[in-house]
Amino acid sequence: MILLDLNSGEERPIYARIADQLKFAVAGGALRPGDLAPSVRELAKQLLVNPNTVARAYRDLQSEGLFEPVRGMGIQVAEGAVERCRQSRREMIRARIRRAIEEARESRMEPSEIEAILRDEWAKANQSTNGKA
Amino acid sequence: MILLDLNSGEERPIYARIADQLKFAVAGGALRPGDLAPSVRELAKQLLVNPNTVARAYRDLQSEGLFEPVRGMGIQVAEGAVERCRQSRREMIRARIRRAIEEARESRMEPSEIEAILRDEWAKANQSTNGKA
Amino acid sequence: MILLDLNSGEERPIYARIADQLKFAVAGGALRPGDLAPSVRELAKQLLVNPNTVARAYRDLQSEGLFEPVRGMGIQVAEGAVERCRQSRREMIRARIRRAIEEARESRMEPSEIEAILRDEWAKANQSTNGKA
Amino acid sequence: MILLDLNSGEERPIYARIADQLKFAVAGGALRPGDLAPSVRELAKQLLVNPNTVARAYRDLQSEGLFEPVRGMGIQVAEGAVERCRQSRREMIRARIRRAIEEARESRMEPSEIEAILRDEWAKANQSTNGKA
DNA sequence: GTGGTCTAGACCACG
DNA sequence: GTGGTCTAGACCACC
Repeated sequence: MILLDLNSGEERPIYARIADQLKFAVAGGALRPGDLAPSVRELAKQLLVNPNTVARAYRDLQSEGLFEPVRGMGIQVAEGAVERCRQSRREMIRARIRRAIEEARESRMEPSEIEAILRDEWAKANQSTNGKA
Repeated sequence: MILLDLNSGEERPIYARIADQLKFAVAGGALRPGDLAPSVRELAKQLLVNPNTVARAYRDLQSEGLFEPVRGMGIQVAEGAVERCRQSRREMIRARIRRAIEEARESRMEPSEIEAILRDEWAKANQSTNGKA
Repeated sequence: MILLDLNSGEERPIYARIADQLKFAVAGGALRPGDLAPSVRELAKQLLVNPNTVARAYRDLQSEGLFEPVRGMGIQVAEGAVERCRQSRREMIRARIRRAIEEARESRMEPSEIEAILRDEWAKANQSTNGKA
Repeated sequence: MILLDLNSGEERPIYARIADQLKFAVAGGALRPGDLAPSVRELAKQLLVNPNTVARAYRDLQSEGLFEPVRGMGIQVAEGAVERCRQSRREMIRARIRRAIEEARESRMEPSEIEAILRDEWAKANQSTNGKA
């Protein structure tokens, strides 16, 4: 598994970032329905994190129905997980962008300036990704 | 006063959102340098929030040098505050949009889909505002 | 822990004095980068002060970048804190002495008398410390 | 009267600084026992300050016995005021310097560094004053 | 256990 | 009236 990028610098809770990484793995096809996810202990050791924290991530994912425990085996990616991961992601992204634009307008930022930021960030994101690819 | 939209839906602490709103008010020209900002007690009553929470917002703004207390009189918008508030607002909006795009890419959302969301939300925001105007 | 001398006699707010003492502890080597500082609740109990007051001190120190919270663990001395605390201590002491001398001169106290006080107090301080050692 | 240097930049209450200026005027001989001090209204107008604030200063000075009201005339410098102003000043200065040195030692600042600050500030104070004279 | 947020209410200094 | 400090105690998220 290529789960990484944790450590520090962000402000979101560790367990939430772990859960996100696992969702990404599902949405991107690295983990497929029926696959066994890495065990709590193994993942905790790999990420240098308290096992409780990893357990919390899996607990949340299970309560969302994206993963399910298999007796004696571990934790499995659930059946309909792929599409649901993508769907929930899409909505989250859309909501954030809408909210950012709303606040910009409410605070009377110049429309041209808002649009410039949108174009600029979109361009930057493509540049850096193309660079990697 | 134009301060509102608090209450629910967000996850940031109340005092931080109040501070943001005050920054926006300065950036947008609703509060100008030398003006007295709404008093702690008044704003607390208006927002249905504890005065300490409002005081905390003002305290943070003071430590950034954007507002300054005037003994016995109230809290004043500082001299160079306008440009700094605009700068801060710009960075805040930009950071949010960047983060949203980053996460979209990390979860391997299709670039075309991300771009569609950006265009779509920007168009919607302009429609609704034009509708009002 | 070496934190004490609070209680009475001074006029600065309690939280500011606590913050100063913590800076001094770092400057003097009693707390080193990476160390966990005493917990809010523990320090509050020890100083017979409300936990909120201690928390405020730590909050201010964090906004200066001298301490940083570690999720679920406590509050840590930041990396570059030692030199910055020494710097801050130096300026604090220097400012106080400068202010005392300024006021003495403004009130037209005889220069020879001011100088006598400075020498006298410095001598006394050394005597009492040597006596202890 | 040459009372000035108020305005802003300091943190002590305005009324206390006014009271200090008046004490300095007495200690330095500008106001002598039996002289009438400037009236509350006149001084308030001159300093662009609320009359209540000036009144508070005089009230404090009266409760220290340094000034005394004269029916129908105004406020007078009291008899023994000169020596008492000098005396109280001397003690205040001495106490501040002692406290500054104490704290420096308690925080394990190098004695040589403390001494350097004392010499340095004393030298600076003399330079700037000689420059004026 | 840890820190962080929020509420409620008291008291003080200042103008 | 204003802001600032402090206390008391509740609740939350995180490890």
